[in-house]
Amino acid sequence: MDVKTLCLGLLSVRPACGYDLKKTFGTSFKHFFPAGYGSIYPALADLAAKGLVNCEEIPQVGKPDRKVYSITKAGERAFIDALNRTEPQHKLRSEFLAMIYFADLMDDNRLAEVLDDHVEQLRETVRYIEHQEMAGSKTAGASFVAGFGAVIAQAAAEYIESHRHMLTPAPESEPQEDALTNCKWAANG
Amino acid sequence: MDVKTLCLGLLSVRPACGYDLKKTFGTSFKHFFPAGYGSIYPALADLAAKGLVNCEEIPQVGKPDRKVYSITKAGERAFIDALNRTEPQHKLRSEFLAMIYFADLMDDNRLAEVLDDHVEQLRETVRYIEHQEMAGSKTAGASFVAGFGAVIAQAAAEYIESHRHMLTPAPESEPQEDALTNCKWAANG
DNA sequence: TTAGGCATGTAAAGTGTTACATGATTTG
DNA sequence: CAAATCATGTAACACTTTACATGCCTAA
Repeated sequence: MDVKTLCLGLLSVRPACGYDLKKTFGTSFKHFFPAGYGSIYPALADLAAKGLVNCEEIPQVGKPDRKVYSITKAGERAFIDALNRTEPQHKLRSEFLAMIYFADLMDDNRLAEVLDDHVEQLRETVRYIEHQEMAGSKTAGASFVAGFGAVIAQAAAEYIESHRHMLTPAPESEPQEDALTNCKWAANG
Repeated sequence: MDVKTLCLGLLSVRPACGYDLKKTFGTSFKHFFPAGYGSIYPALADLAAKGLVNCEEIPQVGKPDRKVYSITKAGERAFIDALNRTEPQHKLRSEFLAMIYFADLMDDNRLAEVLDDHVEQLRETVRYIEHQEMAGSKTAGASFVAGFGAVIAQAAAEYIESHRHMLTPAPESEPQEDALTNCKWAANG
């Protein structure tokens, strides 16, 4: 399932222009399937060429015509079809985790910064989803997906905070007395 | 950070051939940075051309020479440098979630199948990490990353199981009596 | 007056995925 | 006897990302 198919899906909910779709990809879809103009506009042109969507150009003053795309019957069929045929992949690509894998080669300050930033980003994601997405979700699917994002981000933030001590050799000030300090899996119930 | 840089990082741990690296990308790195031969072999050739790794060809019978790559001083510097400069992205691309977003357009059986399969896959990931990765992790970073993967997969599986009822209109047999059944965020503490 | 929102798109570069091509040895 | 493992690589294809190109309106 690519950006093109997802555009089709979003247009099955309501008509929209490329700019509108970009907003959706940049907010609701951001945490699991972000996309930019460079993918969206060609996708829309392609869908229109295949007769899966119609395009109505609405003249505007001071900006380009607003091209409002709406799904056709053929488009609806094609989307349902894609939904049933596509196998649901779920791929993470995390330079963050790759970096942490090599934490022992990193400068301590840099490591702390990377960890702090990532946790903050995750917490912001949780806040955003809980305030913006959950409130505004109309379909069950949208709510489920928003909730999923929030729960995962929350779990990730908690894991990082409760396990980051694993990554730093010693708390520098006092020499450790407790053997559990070095235990790899403490707090990993 | 691309596959090339990660190959360099893995070679900073120990010398290896392309085949060995593929195994790492397909096991330890699978849940956050998978890669295939098509990325790895060109990456190694490139690293060698830049003098960041050396290549020793070990003749074998019945199979191609084993090309064992080892990192050079320049390679070590380059990797540390990449570690400090690269900004740690963390991107999910989930056709699974995209699909679920449109759950109301899906056939009930298909939806159940997709959900079941994904949960099973997540549980398998947890099992794998706990049995294979956690036991064999040598560095703190490797352990941390393995634990992260297990915790997230676990949380995802639990979320799906406890919230999938949101996606199906009614439990078919008996008409629902409890108003909470339809509550969007039940069990979302 | 400056930043942000609205609104369209293209083109090149970068990367990864998949399929292809080969072939002996080992394990069940 | 079949399947998996070991071991190399290339080439085409697909797709996304990023930079570029344009320009008015509105709110702070």
